[in-house]
Amino acid sequence: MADINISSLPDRSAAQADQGSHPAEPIWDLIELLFFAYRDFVSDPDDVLAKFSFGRAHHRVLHFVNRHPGMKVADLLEVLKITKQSLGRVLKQLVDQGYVVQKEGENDRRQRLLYVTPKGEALAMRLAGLQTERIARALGQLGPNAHEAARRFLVAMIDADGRDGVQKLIARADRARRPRS
Amino acid sequence: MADINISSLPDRSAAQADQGSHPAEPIWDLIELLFFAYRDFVSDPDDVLAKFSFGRAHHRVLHFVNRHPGMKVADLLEVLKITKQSLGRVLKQLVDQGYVVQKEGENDRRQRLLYVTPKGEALAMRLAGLQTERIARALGQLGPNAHEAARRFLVAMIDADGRDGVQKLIARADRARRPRS
DNA sequence: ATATTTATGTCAGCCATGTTGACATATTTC
DNA sequence: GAAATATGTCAACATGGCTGACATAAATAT
Repeated sequence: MADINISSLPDRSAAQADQGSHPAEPIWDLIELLFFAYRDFVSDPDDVLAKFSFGRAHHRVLHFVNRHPGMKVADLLEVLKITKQSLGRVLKQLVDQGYVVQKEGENDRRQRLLYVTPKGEALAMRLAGLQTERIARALGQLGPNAHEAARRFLVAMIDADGRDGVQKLIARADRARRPRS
Repeated sequence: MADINISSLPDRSAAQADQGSHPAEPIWDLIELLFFAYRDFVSDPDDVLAKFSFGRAHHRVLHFVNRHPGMKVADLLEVLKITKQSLGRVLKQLVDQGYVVQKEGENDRRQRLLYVTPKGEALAMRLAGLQTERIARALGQLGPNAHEAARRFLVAMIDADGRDGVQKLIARADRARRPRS
């Protein structure tokens, strides 16, 4: 209930074709909805993290290390788009407190490959569980192809040059988790 | 091109029905895509804002004041979910530099209703334009009902108790902008 | 009419997390 | 052996959250 308010408005999205003339009307609804949805999306983990004296920065690191084990530090910097000094601060805490370990690369011994400990995995999965609940609840209210539609939309929103990298990242991690499906 | 990688995976989203037994597999793809999409979504405005020595906080304030003129300070606090001290800092700068003005409420003279100046509107619209370009580009790559699908998904992702408020906010602003359509 | 509540502003200080710049160390590659 | 690479670290700074305390004006309640 209550989602008739907005969804019944005509689509004047300017997506199809704004053939040159005057500046298109901003797509207000999606701009604002992205803000609100993301705000709430990150809020569930925040509460749990606070109990561990961790913040969002720790969450992001823990998430990607858990999801993509063996990541190089450089990969993580690339993904998060932050500086190594910023990463260093939170990564050090995660390592010191036993959530993440670093192993020397086998081929290249300069590399410090990142892995979660069981303790790190437990926390990462707990946080992912919260976000999954929210997403599942949302998808449950929509049609059967809502997952697919959301995925396509979000992929298309990513910078064109990063898009392939992101999709490969996800696909690779997906394969790794379920080796032969 | 390139969006076949992911979209061909089966949907094991756990949305439909996880009847109790064991913990559902996290919905990794949407969790990560939300991160990447939002990261890029806010990055375009950031570059412009930097030229004005403004940050994301200024953007959020300017956006909501532009989009919902006459907002009370209390409304803005509610929407942004930050403290009045945090808001005060950036709002003061926006007022001092002539992007936002505050008018005494007519009924309640304690209120300081917020409005953008022409200068403020120009900046707000420029930033909204950047985000609209990205969204329009994304929607353009998808089917004709992608806008609707994205809207539904994002609405469903919002906290249940805030959902109605958000939708009313958007609908109201929408009506105000195009008085009789 | 006075007391209380409400809307807003402000000061001071703290914390998390981003930044730049410089430099150190180990290892690989040329 | 020299140069490039992967990583770590120190110092300093900026932004934008936070709490707590307190101030003012206007509305509302007793």
